Amino acid sequence: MDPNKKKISIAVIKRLPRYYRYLYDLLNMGITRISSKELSERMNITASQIRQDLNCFGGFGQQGYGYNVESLFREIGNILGVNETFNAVIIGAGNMGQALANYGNFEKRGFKIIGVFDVNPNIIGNKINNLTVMHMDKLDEFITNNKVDIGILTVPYDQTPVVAERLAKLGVKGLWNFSPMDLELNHDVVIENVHLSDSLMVLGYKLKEMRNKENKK
Amino acid sequence: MDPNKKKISIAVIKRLPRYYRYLYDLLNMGITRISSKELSERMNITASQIRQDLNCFGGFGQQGYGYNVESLFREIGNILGVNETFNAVIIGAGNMGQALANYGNFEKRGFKIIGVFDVNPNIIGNKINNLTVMHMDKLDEFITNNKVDIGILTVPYDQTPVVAERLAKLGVKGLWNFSPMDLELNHDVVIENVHLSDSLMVLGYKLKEMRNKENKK
DNA sequence: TAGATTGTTAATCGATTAACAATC
DNA sequence: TAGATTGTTAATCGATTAACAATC
Repeated sequence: MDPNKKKISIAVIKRLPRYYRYLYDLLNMGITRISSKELSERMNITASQIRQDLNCFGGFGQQGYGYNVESLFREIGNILGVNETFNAVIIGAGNMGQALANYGNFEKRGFKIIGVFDVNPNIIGNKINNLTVMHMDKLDEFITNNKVDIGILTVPYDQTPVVAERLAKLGVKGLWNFSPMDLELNHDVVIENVHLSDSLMVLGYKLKEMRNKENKK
Repeated sequence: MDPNKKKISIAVIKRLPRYYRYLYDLLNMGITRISSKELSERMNITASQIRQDLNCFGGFGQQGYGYNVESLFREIGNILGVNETFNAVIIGAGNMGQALANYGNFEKRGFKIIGVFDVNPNIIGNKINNLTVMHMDKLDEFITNNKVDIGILTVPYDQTPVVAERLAKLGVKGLWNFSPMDLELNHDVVIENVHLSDSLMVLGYKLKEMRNKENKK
């Protein structure tokens, strides 16, 4: 590894999509330049943090001027890889799987769903957003014949580790996991866990906290 | 505010649902006691962090013994409020709204969906998981007549701030926002943003990073 | 040139980890 | 009692914020 290039922390990476969204909005508003100060006010973070974050990847700004919205938008897009295409398969065509398959916005960001799989005979053969739900038996063949970068896991709890292992063995390098289970494989596989019920429970906690505060008044 | 009780950081809160899940699994495995060391190995975090986290809320353990799985599970559940009931309405019965309405697991954690709303005449009147989709015109009346704690926002981008404001004005204190937009209201409203495309973009970044590493070898 | 704002170094803050006395 | 493991304080680490020289 390049010893000069110090590792960029995950905290920074997680902020990039947010910058990207704000810049997209600015672009649509016809705003062509923005200073870190102005952006910091809109985003409710410090200007210092913005400059630190961006300078992890290079000097995108210009002293005395600020940042060009369009070029900064493009740069962050490049860092995030929105111009590359990532092919994904959805495993599990239940409620969540179907919702994700039907959601068109991912494609705009370079994520293309090219296959949907399930084991339920009542679902197999159904069309979801122009894709025919296939039986899991066809998974190996499909992945062998198609470049699949990402597996989207919307399977029942107990199936999650099994399917994850299977995908990893087939060479799928990225997993987007919707099961309430933390996936961690030792292989060279990157994982993003989306724990909806965790998020909901945090909301519940915050609500309780607020109620307590109200009652104390 | 109580000055003795120092504020518990959001980082700690966010780990609680994860502890809760692991303890639930341990309970199902018939394991009755666990030390922070053992749990740390399972969860891949430090034992020190576990003890620090838990001691934000009280001494749940016993020296020389460790933690009783069942009682720790119950304690964390109490902190998170799984025994309280939170009533929620879903605004936007599109793909995501329907998926969330159909997902039964939230109810187990005390979150009950009692109403689903939309503006699309083709959807209104449909049954989703025993709930009839209502027109947004009925929202005010519904919230006035029912205790609604949480608004689940699965509406299109441009509708998000409008609906959020409307819910806040009607006295809904918690918002679970699925729009790719950061909601922040000044009112006494707590918000959890779920940004699926942000998460996907982070996965894309990680994938790109891994590819680069592979190529360097 | 003067003013503005970056890039970057230094200071601060908070979160994580280590250590160990207390105690079951 | 001896061994184990907590609760808690202290040390470390990393991330955020502040400050300012560089420069457009």
